[in-house]
Amino acid sequence: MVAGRQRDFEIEEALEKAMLVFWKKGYLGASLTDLTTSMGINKPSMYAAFGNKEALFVAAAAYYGEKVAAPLFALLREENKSLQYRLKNYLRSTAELLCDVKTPRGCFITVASNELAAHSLPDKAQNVIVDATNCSEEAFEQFFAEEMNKDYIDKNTNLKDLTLFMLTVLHGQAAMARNGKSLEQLYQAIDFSMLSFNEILPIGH
Amino acid sequence: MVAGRQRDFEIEEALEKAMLVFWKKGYLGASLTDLTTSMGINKPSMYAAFGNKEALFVAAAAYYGEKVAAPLFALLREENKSLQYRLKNYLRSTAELLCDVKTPRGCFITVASNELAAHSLPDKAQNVIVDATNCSEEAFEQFFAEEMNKDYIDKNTNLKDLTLFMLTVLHGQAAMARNGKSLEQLYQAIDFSMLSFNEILPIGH
DNA sequence: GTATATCAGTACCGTTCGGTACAAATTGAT
DNA sequence: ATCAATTTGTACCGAACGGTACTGATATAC
Repeated sequence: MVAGRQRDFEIEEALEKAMLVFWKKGYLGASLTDLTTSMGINKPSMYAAFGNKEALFVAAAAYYGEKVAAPLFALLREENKSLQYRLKNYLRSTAELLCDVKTPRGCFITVASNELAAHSLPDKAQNVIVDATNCSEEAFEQFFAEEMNKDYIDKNTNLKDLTLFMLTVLHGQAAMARNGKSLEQLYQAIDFSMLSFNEILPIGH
Repeated sequence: MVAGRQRDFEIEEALEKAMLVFWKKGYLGASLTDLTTSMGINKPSMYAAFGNKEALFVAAAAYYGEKVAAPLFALLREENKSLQYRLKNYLRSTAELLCDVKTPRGCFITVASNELAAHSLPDKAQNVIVDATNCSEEAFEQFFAEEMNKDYIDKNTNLKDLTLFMLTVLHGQAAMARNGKSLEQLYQAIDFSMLSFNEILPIGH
């Protein structure tokens, strides 16, 4: 082990706290004071551990993707469940996250995307959000393609359009949650959305 | 006429420019330098005409509601058109605005709502966004109630849920537009959404 | 025990933020 | 022509921003 005083905080714990601050306040709205206070460390410690605000944001976005978004997406590939069930289950679980009292309302990526379009993000922060957005879109397209190959989706369905609708519903849910709508209200909107999804399932789903 | 030097800019023109800046950058992201540069005036002129940044934002939000949102909403009450036509026409016209090259991508209110949830807005700015959100929700509910009374909506439909779905689609569209999706892509997502709306129309629409 | 490497905390840097004091310029009223 | 009222542009204010130099504390290596 290398000499020197030991770090007296956990990198991952600090990163999670930072993620929560960015999630709630966005990049611009999260000041270094907000961040380091939540992380329970001082500014020089943050700079030593993560580099700067931008690098901290990049790490927080990656952490969000890995620990929050990916586990949800995995629900779509649950085995021995109908596509209809999986879609609804995924949407409802996502809604539960968006309304979870343990995390900020809404979606980290959606909040950042609004700042992205405003050109309020520095280069690398911009890239990580663009990548995450493209990546999730491709993942949905890939997923729907697989389902169509398994004959769980009507062959006449345009998969890109289906993906766009899915993204629209997800972003819409995120906005509704951010606006303070209850989980029950999000559930109701999901039930309505399922009427559209049901139309692309083969007859007798 | 009262004595004194005349103002050499138009209040409404300056307000429109300010609205566009807030629309693109949000409240936090729009600095006084951004605003006054776009408005073509100096800071003291802005303060004399509008009060301060917060009051300018409030005026800009009201201007957006009056000049942008309200005319779109009026499409829902176009006469001698089926509800299905009006819904689709409203959604498509909204999409056209969200993607219009003459204005920033997305929706002024949606951008501000993200900052609202982050507690990044001062009191009066917060109020105007909350009011606009509540107001539009009530307007949709009122509209759907009227349509149901005219037997254009199935009596079994829960109007609050229908409103929530409409808001979800609208916010979703705003997010997609903000993320750079093309108008054609938004149209496709609207077509998918219409599958849900069609289910609440009486048989034979 | 001493030297060395790393971390924590304070105190500061230059810049930008929202906001304003003040003087010059421009107008209408008398 | 003079005064009073209003706007404009410059130059500035205190506060907060992201970021860092530096001192002191704490650990390992020898």
